[in-house]
Amino acid sequence: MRVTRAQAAENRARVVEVASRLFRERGFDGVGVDSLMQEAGLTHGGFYRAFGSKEALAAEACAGTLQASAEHWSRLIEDAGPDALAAIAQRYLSPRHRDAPGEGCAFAALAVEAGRRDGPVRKTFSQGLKAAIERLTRVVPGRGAAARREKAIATFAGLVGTLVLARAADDPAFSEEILAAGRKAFGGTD
Amino acid sequence: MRVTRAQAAENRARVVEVASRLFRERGFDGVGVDSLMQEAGLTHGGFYRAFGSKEALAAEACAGTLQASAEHWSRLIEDAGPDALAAIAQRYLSPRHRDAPGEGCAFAALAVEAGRRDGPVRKTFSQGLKAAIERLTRVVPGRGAAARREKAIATFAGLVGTLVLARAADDPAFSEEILAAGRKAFGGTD
DNA sequence: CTTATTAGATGACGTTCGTCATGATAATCA
DNA sequence: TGATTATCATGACGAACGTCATCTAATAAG
Repeated sequence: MRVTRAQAAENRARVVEVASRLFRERGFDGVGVDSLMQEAGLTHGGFYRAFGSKEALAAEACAGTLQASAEHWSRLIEDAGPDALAAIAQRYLSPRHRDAPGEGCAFAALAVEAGRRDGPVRKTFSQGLKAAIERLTRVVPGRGAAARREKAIATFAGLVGTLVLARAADDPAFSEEILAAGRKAFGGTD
Repeated sequence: MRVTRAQAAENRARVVEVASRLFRERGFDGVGVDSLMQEAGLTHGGFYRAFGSKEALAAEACAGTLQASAEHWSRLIEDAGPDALAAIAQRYLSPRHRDAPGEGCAFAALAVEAGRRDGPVRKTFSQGLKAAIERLTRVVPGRGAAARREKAIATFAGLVGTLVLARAADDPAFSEEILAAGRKAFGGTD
């Protein structure tokens, strides 16, 4: 079967999009090429024409996820004004974000697995992390660029760690308690 | 081949021990039963007599890891005295801990994957998390039990998040910067 | 309109996965 | 000592893994 150039490009983009979601939901090792393509409405056959390998797709999907996330955060920062940090924490540590890892932060979902690798995926995450911290540095309070950057690193680590623990917690009340503590500690309010 | 009762128990314990290390190093999905038993000096055959399933082994290994970690922390807290929090952060956010995930904190290595499951592994992590926070609550400064517990949650999240990000960072200087920022923010010193 | 190109389906490859049935052998116990 | 028991090895199973060769049909190019 063959398809329009536009259709083909759209199909390819959909595969990346589906991969971005499934990887965050199930982890890199939890998603097979077969189920991935099936979820995108295709069969596994055409995969290796479009992407050279699963690793290459993972890198591409992660890069896309991180860029989309960067734009999302930048927009949120612009809209929120001076209380940007509180707004970020409020959204990041919400039950909604906790319960939708497939649409959520790539670091909370995949940074651990990315850290085990060495290759394009690891590099992508490392660069994305640098960018995220620089973005946060402009929002975080404190006197002096160095102090603000330090605080930005700790804040981002706190946000990611809180979300990870809230997702690991089995008891709903306990999970909510974790989120609330994180919002207070890293958002400055709540 | 058959072996002494003592030998058999030792073999079983060694499998759990190896599993505990390998799971933290490679993730649950990154370790097969075959390679696991091989690393323990056995073949895969006897696995299902000793453990009913890979999931059961994972739960047992995680429980052991978390308990060992709990004892380790308790000892460290007793020895450190009033500066326990600083001592914890100093050790937890050291390059040594970052570079040895197989012997390190189970939460930093496996909490994300545990959060994706539902079953004994998830429950084990959730209980271990509760215990870890209660332990930290006794160490963290602040007036009032509720405030201290809140701070303990945020501190633990900060420690875990910092370690995760430091492991994800590709650039060594960047990774060291992350660790240092975490030590300062969550240990109160450095 | 004809031809060449190519997206994607079909199907298969060698591995590895988790799981289990069976067999050999040595420790245990009568 | 002899019978029993239980541990681990051997080997195999179906399924899923990542990867690739091949085939098709319809689009893009002439």
